[in-house]
Amino acid sequence: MKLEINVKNDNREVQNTIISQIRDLINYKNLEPGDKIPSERMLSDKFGVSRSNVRDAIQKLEFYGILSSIPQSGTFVANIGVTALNGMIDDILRLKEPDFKSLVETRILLELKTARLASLRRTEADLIQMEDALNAYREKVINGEKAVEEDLLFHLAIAKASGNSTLNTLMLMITPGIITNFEEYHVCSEDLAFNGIQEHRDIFEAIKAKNPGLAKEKVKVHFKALYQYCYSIS
Amino acid sequence: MKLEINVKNDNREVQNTIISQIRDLINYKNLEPGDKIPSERMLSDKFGVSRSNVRDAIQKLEFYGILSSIPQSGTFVANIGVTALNGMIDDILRLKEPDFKSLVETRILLELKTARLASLRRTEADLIQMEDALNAYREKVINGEKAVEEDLLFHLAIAKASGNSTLNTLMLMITPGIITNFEEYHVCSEDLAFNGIQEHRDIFEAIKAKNPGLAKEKVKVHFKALYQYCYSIS
DNA sequence: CACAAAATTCTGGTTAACCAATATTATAAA
DNA sequence: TTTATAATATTGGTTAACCAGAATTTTGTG
Repeated sequence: MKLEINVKNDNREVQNTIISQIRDLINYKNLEPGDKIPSERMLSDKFGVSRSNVRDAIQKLEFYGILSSIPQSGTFVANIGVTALNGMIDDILRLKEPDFKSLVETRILLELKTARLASLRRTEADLIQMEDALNAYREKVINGEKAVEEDLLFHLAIAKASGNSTLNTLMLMITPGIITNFEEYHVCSEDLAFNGIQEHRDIFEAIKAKNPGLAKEKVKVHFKALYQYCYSIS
Repeated sequence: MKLEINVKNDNREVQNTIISQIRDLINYKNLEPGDKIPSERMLSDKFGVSRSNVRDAIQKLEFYGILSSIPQSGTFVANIGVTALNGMIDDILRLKEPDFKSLVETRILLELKTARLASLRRTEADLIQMEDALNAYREKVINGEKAVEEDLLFHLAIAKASGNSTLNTLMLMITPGIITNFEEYHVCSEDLAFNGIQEHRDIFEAIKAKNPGLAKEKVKVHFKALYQYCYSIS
């Protein structure tokens, strides 16, 4: 297990080295937005790493919109100036693994917004999906089973109902981290789960009634315990 | 250009097909959390696609915490039940490219939070970096040059100062989309840029003074025009 | 010289062979 | 039969050869 982590860190360090080398190269060669960077083969040769390593690094920079690859043509610097480019690459290099506190803090922020938007934009189909998740959650809890998944599905259903594709994506992205940390820190107690049934119902009803203020308020109530726990361990 | 988009869409469709096939396989074989899924070779053979396609699909599911690959051992279903797994995979398959409106909506939400947190947690080093970005922005605007990048760097500096690694990452991820759409919709006018100088300064001073309420308020002012524009084009 | 056409080079993407570590099976000793 | 050991098969990861298409250079033609 330890070994695996080290391996991943090593890979990440290699990738970060390549990324910073690409940045240096762009600066040294005074490449401007739209210019083509050297081919993958040349870079792998120059940096003394495998071509797949270079490809992975480029892919990461593509994800953040720094580079753009066109098949059979080349890889190009995105349409942002060197200032922003350097700043963003530095930020990317310094990105840390998210800590539990920041995850929860962010999740609460996102949930308050998605609930509010969902109460304004939810469709009938959204309501059905939310109620399904809600019922599944209640069943599990009543049977004394763990219901972390059903809990999350309800919240993801809200995110979907928010009609905001960006928020929906962000919620999906932070979800795995939330699950992992929840299990690691044993956040879920049985009492909380039981309270959750009514709290979920309240949120659902507020969204159904198209009452954004109430929805936000009910989400706040739902996350109050989590919020305090999150700050108590920091 | 059109071709490129089609190619990417094709690739995405292939990937989505593979992802849904993996999901079906997990369901059909009743695989539980922690179980091993068939090897990449078997999957590529079974699905009639190349192994690299399978690897890409697995990588995406790893990103969302659905699967977990261990070298020389296998790829395993993450520690979430089939219910959440199916729900999340369906969500992933339905993920849409973010639209401008949802991007701006999300950005404003994130910025209000990062400014608030930054005013509580900023270090002296953060202040220096923010002021650097702020000055660079002013210089450019006064010289009549475009300053979208410097604008963003100021906001990314705030995100960094928020001390919330998740929020910082999310800001970085939505930034490229923001830049692209800004240029596409020609959001930035010269008047707005000039107003921006003072507005940035106001935000900075509020954060420096450790006044979260004021910081939030100043961010609201700063985004007011953008907010209205965003809703006018929808 | 100008310009079109063909040959060549170069590109990112794909495929298949290879690697080291692991998991499994077969074997043998107790 | 049990258990320790060795041989084998399987795994995700890596490398290098290959591909189709784009970019460039060379060639041919007016």
